Amino acid sequence: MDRKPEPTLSLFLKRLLRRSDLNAQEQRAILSLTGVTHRHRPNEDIVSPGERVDSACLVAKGLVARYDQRLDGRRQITSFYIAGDMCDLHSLVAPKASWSITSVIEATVIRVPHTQLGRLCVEYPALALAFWRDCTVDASIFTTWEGNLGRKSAKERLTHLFCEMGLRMEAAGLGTRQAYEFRATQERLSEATGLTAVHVNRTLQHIRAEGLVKFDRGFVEIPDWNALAAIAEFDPGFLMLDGPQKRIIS
Amino acid sequence: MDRKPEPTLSLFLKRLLRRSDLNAQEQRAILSLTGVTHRHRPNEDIVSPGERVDSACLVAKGLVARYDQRLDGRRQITSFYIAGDMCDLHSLVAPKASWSITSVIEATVIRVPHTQLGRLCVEYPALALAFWRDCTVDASIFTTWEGNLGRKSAKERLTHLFCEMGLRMEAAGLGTRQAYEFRATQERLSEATGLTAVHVNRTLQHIRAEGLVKFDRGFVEIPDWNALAAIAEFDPGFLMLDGPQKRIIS
DNA sequence: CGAGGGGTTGATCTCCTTCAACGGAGGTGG
DNA sequence: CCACCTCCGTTGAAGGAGATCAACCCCTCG
Repeated sequence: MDRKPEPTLSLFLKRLLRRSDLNAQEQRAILSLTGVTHRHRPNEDIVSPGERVDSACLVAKGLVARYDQRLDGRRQITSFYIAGDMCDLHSLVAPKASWSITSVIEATVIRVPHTQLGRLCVEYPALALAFWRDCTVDASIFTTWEGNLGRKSAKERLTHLFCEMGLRMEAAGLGTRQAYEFRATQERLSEATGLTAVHVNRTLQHIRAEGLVKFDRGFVEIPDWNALAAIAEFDPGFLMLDGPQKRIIS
Repeated sequence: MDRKPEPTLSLFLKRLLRRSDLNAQEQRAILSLTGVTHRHRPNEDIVSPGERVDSACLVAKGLVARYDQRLDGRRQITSFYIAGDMCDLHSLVAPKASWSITSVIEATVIRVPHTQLGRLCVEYPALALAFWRDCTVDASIFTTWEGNLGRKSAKERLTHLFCEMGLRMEAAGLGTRQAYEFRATQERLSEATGLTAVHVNRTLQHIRAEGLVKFDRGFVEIPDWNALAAIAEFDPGFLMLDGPQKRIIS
């Protein structure tokens, strides 16, 4: 239990400020949020389909994923979430889960009550818009992944993922685009890219052999990021990282 | 130019009311929206990446798609939109497009200015939440498609699409789940399912031969919808069609 | 020291792609 | 009213990216 999880809220606020212009009062409101802190071992389900949730999951530490599962157990990870990400902020407006949230590695998650988030939306319309905008970034990642899954090769999908996570880690202050921690197993990578673990393994070897990406023990190194982005056909626009939008409202 | 596009706004309102509880005043506010009406031939780009839009596209008639395109021209349709759908409502909070919107067949689109939508969000916080919730439904469709693209066979992807469009048509009052108009070419179907047009053709023949779906001249008929849903592993939860959520706010 | 999880490898299979051609329906113009 | 064109659906043959199945290795941890 952590009543004032300041450092993580700062990360979350930083994430919001990257896309939304918030005044001092609104920023204080974000920092005043509270929630219950939970620690999770790797591969623990945090939210499951059918569940009706009354709080949103703010990632404080570790790596978290949203996924869909088939009846035979095969999974599709639909997005990864890192520290400072509110991985199911959308549950505020859609509390009945049709998705799953899981810890990829040991993770600390702060459950922020919907009541608090809802109150902020009413009191500060700019925050409602900021939250909505944050969810729009997620949606943008989803459509980009649709493109990857539907129209790209194994090599392109993996390199695209390494580019995306690099930029997001850098934006969150958790590394640089060319060197960051990403402790996903090849199994998880396969679930994110729609491949099998075996084929991820072979493709990673291929990518490594070309010197494009070092991926070892959960650390990613990218000697030439721009070259990798070219191979992945990576266009960073979908991450909406180029500064906050002007305020729609007074 | 159509200053009071009533019938389409009613459809849009109906769509919102299916997920959000809105009072009389809020409903009137929606119906009072105005916009410029545009007619599009098939396969016309309505919004292109890089563009900064200042209005959202409300589909009045026809079939519209959002898609991403690779450098070589290959496309991935990320979602379809039918009459009553505001296909880029999210552009209100993210006006710089990283996506494309195109007409699949002849389509009529009403461009509703962001200024009007933004004003409604501030004046009626419940509408801001309703808009956000509407976008969340879209996002939910995106993640479901990620699952389809990453983990399902050609047959499953196509049958899933027919199930989804059936339910959406029915919800919009544009047909029934087992008989509706869907004038997409096999080429468009292939762009939506991440396949080639040739393989869509063969798979459709297979599905037709089994009597699962009749798809001819843009009309879909599904003799046994539940059987089809079982094959597609279709779970309707992601469409959030089971009634409006309780008001978060007064 | 044994168990288990994750990474690696090889052989084989198959679903889907690719390329190329043809047919039919509808629209248009001479 | 027919000739032509174009778009869309269809078919065949061949090839390839990735799946599948089954080992085996290594490291970590209890």
